[in-house]
Amino acid sequence: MTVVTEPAIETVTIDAVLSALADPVRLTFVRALDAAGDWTCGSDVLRETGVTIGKSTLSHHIKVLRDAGLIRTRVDGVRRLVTLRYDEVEGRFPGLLAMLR
Amino acid sequence: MTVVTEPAIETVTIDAVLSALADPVRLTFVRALDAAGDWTCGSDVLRETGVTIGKSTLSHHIKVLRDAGLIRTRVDGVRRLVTLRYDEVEGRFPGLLAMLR
DNA sequence: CGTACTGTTCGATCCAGATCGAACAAGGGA
DNA sequence: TCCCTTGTTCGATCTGGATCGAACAGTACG
Repeated sequence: MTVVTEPAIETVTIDAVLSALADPVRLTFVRALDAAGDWTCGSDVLRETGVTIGKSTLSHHIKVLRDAGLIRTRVDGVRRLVTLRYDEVEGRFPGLLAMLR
Repeated sequence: MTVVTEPAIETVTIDAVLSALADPVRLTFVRALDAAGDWTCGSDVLRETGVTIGKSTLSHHIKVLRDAGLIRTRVDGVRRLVTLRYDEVEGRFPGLLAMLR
């Protein structure tokens, strides 16, 4: 539990990425993380985006984005910090993240 | 009915495109149309991709892709020919179609 | 004209996934 | 040691969208 892993970027498929980005809530999160450009606390993402969902739903979306290979999670005490895997995603799917802005 | 219109490329949003491409059947169709590179009959798309769905479902997917701005439909007698709006989509979302291959 | 073929539309069904709440885990601070 | 906060997990619920079949529309062809 204390370690949160994400898939290697080579194993990330565009199919999974598209499925992950098809949800409006997750798309909002990715845009916010892109704008933040830094490690961000999960609850801060909610606050900054104004999205109102339960914390279990937030946890679900974070997991989907992580499993799709788009974000990375780091444990920081009681918090989970997340960040967009910008360089890796850009390297694998050039231009994708720019399209979302 | 005899005229089938698609949205102007400037009005196409990445959100709608992502939603359209999130479905595996539609993703298969887009890849097939990309490979074909030409006007293709709807039933031919089914035959070439090996996808087995009813014709009403096919009609639904074609409409979703058209409304999302990804394909264009042309009436040819009793048939409806479809084609990928390659140049326009490439112009609006550079690199997107290449990611799907 | 009638038949065959392609596709649309409509209503119904079904299901994957979004959502929630409760219970639980774990760390930080008084 | 409590208690508060953050987040996960699990079960249940709900809903949007994929799917189908039947009916219909339009065209080509005999």
